[in-house]
Amino acid sequence: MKNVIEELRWRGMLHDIIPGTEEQLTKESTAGYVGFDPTAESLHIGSLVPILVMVHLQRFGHRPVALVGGATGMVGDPTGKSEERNLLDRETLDRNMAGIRKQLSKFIDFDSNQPNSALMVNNYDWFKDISFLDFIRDTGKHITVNYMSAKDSVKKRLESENGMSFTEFCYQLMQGYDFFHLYHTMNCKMQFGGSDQWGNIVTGVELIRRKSGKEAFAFTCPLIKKADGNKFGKSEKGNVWLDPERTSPYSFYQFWLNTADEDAERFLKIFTFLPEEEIAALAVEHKGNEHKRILQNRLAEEVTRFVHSQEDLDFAISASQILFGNDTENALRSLSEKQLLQVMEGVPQFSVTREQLAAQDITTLLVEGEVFKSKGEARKMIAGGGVALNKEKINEETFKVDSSSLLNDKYLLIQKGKKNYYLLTVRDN
RNA sequence: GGGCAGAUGGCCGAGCGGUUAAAGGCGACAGACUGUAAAUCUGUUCUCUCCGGAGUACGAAGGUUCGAAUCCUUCUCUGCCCA
Repeated sequence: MKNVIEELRWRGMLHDIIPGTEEQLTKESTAGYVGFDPTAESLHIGSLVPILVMVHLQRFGHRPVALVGGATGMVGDPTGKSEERNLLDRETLDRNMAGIRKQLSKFIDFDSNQPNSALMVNNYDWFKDISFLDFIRDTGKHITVNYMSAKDSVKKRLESENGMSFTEFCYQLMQGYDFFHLYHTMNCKMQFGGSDQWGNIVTGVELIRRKSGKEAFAFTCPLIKKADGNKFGKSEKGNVWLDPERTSPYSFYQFWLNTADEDAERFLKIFTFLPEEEIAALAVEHKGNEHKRILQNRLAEEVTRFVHSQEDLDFAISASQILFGNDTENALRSLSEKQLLQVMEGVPQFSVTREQLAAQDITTLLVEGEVFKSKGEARKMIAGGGVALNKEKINEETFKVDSSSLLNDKYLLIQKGKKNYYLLTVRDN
């Protein structure tokens, strides 16, 4: 079989690997699973890596299995957490799991007739029937507390002030049991995940070895970091979600477009399916022409198309051109009402009557539209040159909008800073 | 249980009776430059304001004083040391 590990390796998606895994994956079609935490109703771009790995696996003839952690979610993974986690209630978990399921099925085919069609499982299904007594006798017996305590995630917490509850301590054993269960019920011989999951994954491999003498395989992917050291996956507005309701395709596209030069090539390898030679060629083209942002454009295109759709991408591109292009005052005026509203989709909007528009100065208007939370703040921003109407900067705080400057006789594009847009609609009544 | 040190604006950190809405730094926001970048430079950064001011603030509660972040008392919390 073609070597999927080789593929992941050149893409920079391989961090750690258990010896023998590469051989296994070139020998036969293998099922491999990855866990998703139901901590929110939508996945964010941090989950994109495991999703992409699943796609790669499937393309190379293996069977990807997505495990949604209905049971482990009730306990909470202590990995990387300095404090005890709050438990989510059943209802929230159910809602989150349903959301995640829906999203995953958009990226990976769970219904094909292929022998390596992807599967989705929920560990609550098997944990709900296991009694405490069964678990500590059949599973707990095989792993020593010493072994579990040696894990970084546990060690750190044992040394800390806050300590660690027994509940969270058990987490890695639960995850280990998941692997054991999948190994024996669906011949799933492999697990993968982010590099922070290494400890939990190895516990599972160890459990399988000790309990049934079988060999299990695993690898981890590096956690994505930005070159400037900041956490990947956050924009000014917070998490970047895969759900178009939470992060509009336009914002999503913008997020990728704003990738730093130093990160662009690496991200292109990780987050797109472009072949090695093509990425290398783009990188060569990019060098010396950084201002053209060849890599960023391609990255934003590919990822937006993959996560959303071609239509969403086309829209995001045209919206970006209108909002950031050079000739925008005119471009703005040339738009039809329909086009304008389309571009403004996802932009905060508010409306005022014609009388208000005529009567109130811009400062008052902006506060009423919640562009600013106080007049003082609005004034400061205007004085600092941070406010533009229809792409034209204003500098008097008492400025009144003339109705002839409205777009299509009823819209006003308000810009706070460079990237924050608001749309004001004028009502007739 | 005993001793010591400390608690200041989103964070770090000066101030140690009036001129202190509180130095400086970081972060954040905005402007210039640019590539919707980085670096750099500039401005803003407690809240409201009719831009004249007004109101809240230095762990909490009391007290001394014309006046307290600054002095006193009690309490709460944190760090270090001794048992």
